[in-house]
Amino acid sequence: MDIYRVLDQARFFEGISRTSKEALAKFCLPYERPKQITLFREGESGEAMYLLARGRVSLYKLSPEGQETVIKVIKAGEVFAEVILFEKRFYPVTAVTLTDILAFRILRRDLLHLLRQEDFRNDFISMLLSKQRYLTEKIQQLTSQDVEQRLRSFLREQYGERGQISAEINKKQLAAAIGATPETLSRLLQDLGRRKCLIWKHGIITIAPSFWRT
Amino acid sequence: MDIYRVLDQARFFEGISRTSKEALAKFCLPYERPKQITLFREGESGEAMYLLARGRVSLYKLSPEGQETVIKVIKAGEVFAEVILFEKRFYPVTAVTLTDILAFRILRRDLLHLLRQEDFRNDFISMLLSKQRYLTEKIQQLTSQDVEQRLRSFLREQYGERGQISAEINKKQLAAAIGATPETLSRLLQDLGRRKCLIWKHGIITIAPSFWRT
DNA sequence: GGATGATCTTGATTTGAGTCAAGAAAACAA
DNA sequence: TTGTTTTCTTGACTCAAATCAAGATCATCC
Repeated sequence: MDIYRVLDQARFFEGISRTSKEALAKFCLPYERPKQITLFREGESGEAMYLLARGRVSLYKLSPEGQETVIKVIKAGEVFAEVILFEKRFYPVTAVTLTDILAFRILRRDLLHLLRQEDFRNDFISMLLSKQRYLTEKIQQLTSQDVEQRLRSFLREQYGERGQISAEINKKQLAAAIGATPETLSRLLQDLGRRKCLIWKHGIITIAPSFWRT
Repeated sequence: MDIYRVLDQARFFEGISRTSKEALAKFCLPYERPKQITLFREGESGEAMYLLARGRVSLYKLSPEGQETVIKVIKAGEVFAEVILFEKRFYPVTAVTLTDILAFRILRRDLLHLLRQEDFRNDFISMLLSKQRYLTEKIQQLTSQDVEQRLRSFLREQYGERGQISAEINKKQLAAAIGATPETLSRLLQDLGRRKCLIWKHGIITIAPSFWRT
């Protein structure tokens, strides 16, 4: 896959200048992995930031009791693990591939070098700010929305308001992603099926327009 | 109050160079407000970032149903509302003073100017990264800790593991800050009192060392 | 002071989602 | 194909915290 095409579609680098993009491309190290692979673990120290070109990656934290809390599911075009850039060089989350992925790794020293370019830097900061907004919203969602609404938010965020989605992840993973147990998701799906809002069959999710309302 | 002293103690600007600090000080507009005042509302567009010098400010989001979710309680030395820096110029949260405050406002155009200085810029990015870590942890706390643990985390974060704290905020506000209802907090405090862990009387919170363990 | 309104407490009840346990279905391997 | 393992479903039960409803306490202001 062509790095430039990826960079062109990457929402992170949308407004970036041609020159910056070319500079960035030079430092991108292709990184392909199958699904269900741990890229890094919480607490490990790291050297690289990732730009995801294809597939999905789940970022989660593990509580002392072993409960996992998904922080964000990364989709193509998004960046992750940028927090290791400065002093705190250990990852605050664990990253696991949900699907086969293609990513680009950018090493810290290269990134620091890139940040000297003004337009790149502005895009980088603005990516950080939008992540902050995302996490802020996520906090609200977790405390004030029930499981059905969280499912809706998740699907909208990941796929948009589509009528048909091919589920690349399994139900256990989806349950974790919306902060629920598999049992709860199973019951919810059964209920949505009865209400003819959403049907999940053979890895295809079919959604009635009514589901997106409310 | 002297701006330099504030900047010296501000954890945000810890490693910052003398020259950067002086440059920053030039742009700081003193801003004093009594308690229970709304500084800005979610959705409003804004021009300024804030550096809090004294007091506490609660940042929260309001759900469509009117439920408020506290995202973070800002304490002296911290920065907030920096998200309005680039494209998205509207505040994603509402900010209300919990106590009388002294803050400094830094206008966007001045901040953009300051970001041209390398050491300032690095401190700024590193502040954003640590906020991301904070929010990430907060998400985990909300989903995997019960109310008692969240109270403990909150008090530790805001005051450190002290034996005596003078509560500057009321119980309703504290309840909101830990994502619980006033009723639940009231019952928890009663229980902690019975267990001789924590007593809240006349605005003074007395805490036994045993409370901090576990 | 007394009146008013907010904050706080207490009790009774509800509820959304988790837990536990046992099967069913699907995926995978030999 | 059969056996094995994992995922998924279903039912019964539990539980932490929310909600609802009174009171109680405290603060404020004529």
